[in-house]
Amino acid sequence: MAITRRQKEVIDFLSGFTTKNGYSPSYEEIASGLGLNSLATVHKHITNLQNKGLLQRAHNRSRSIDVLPPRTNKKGFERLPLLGRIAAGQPVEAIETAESISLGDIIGNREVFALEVRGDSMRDEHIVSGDYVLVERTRTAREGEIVVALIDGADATLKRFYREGSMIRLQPSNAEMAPIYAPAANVTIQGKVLGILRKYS
Amino acid sequence: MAITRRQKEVIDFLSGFTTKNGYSPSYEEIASGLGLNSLATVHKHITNLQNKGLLQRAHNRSRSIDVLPPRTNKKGFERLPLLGRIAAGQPVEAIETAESISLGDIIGNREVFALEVRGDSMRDEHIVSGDYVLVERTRTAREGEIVVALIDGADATLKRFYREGSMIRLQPSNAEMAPIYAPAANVTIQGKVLGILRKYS
DNA sequence: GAATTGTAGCGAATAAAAAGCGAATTGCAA
DNA sequence: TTGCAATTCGCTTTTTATTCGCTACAATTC
Repeated sequence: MAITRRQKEVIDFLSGFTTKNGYSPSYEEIASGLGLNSLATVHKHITNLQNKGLLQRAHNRSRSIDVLPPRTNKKGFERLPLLGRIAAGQPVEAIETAESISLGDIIGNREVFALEVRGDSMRDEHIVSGDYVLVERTRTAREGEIVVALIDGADATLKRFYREGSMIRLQPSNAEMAPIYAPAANVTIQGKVLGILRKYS
Repeated sequence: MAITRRQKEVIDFLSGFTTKNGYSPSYEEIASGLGLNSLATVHKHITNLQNKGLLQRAHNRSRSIDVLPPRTNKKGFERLPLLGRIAAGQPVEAIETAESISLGDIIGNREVFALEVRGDSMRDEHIVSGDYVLVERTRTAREGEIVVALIDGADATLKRFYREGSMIRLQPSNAEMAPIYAPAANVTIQGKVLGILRKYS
């Protein structure tokens, strides 16, 4: 059954919200997230998507929406053969070893989401605008890890994490940029970076 | 099963308390931890969460709550929710939009393999040692694309591809390194780079 | 071209669930 | 057996979902 563009936006919002917060959104939160002014519209969307089998919910229950996993699925596209190592310095051999790699190798068992990077503050780490960072949702981080941090509950940023007494230092990896210092109480860790994914057009 | 915001707060408090203290909290401790004035409310929360299968407890027993680990029913790990954009420069917008991303978005229908990168010749493109490049198997390339090229049938290398008359210029992205020039007849394109994948230990 | 169907949207009124309270009661364990 | 913690009861408030009647548009069918 076909899905409309708007319906995809609704689905993506729902699964994003649930992943981010750990609970499903209310209709009002959905409405404001999608720029809608009427709960009736939200309700209609949810009902349509439920009829299409893309999500489940209990009648008249608050925050009871479950996005169903996308139907399975393309044939084995997810795991790539790893043919060997290539020298990006001196040209060396590309050996055809029989390993493989997939997103699952990065993700493991963890709860992971992706963020698109804007800006250059991690340039010296070779993370640049347009890259997708794969982030494990955790509330803690260890010294020196790259984290997604929320400062004063408002601004999300991608930096290396250091603890200095009762203060947190969020260190950009860009020689031209200064670190951010903030009281530990004002910094919320939203996750730590497990990997990155880059797509060339 | 979906969960409400308050229920998530309760769960988080319970698992936090148990982790910190090694034993589960009494209802009074839960109440004060959550800012509640009535034990009845606590009891209702616990009962609801138990009915949802998120925790276990013995009837009428003190401190007998066990938070169950989130059931990792996830099978299709390959698609990640894309929660939004994050500013890696100045801290800007918080997480808002939502789409999703997976290896399939990069791969599409093509025949793709992966190579592990060694060396620094693509450093200025932010492709560094240890990264995996995702390569479409193809024999042609367009001007300026990043390719895996075989020189004299022997040495594979990762460079940008330029045609200059009957010669090929293979251009490293590293200001300190010189380009490689070779007759077109001696250069075989093995594929072009669609994306990269990086894994942080 | 006209009628029909499905999607997308609005605002207001209604109904139900979730979340809360205080007080009384029950049941385990020391 | 007694004290503390868990349970239950009736009740209120807040939050959330549902429904109704309406407009508009685009695609499909008659």
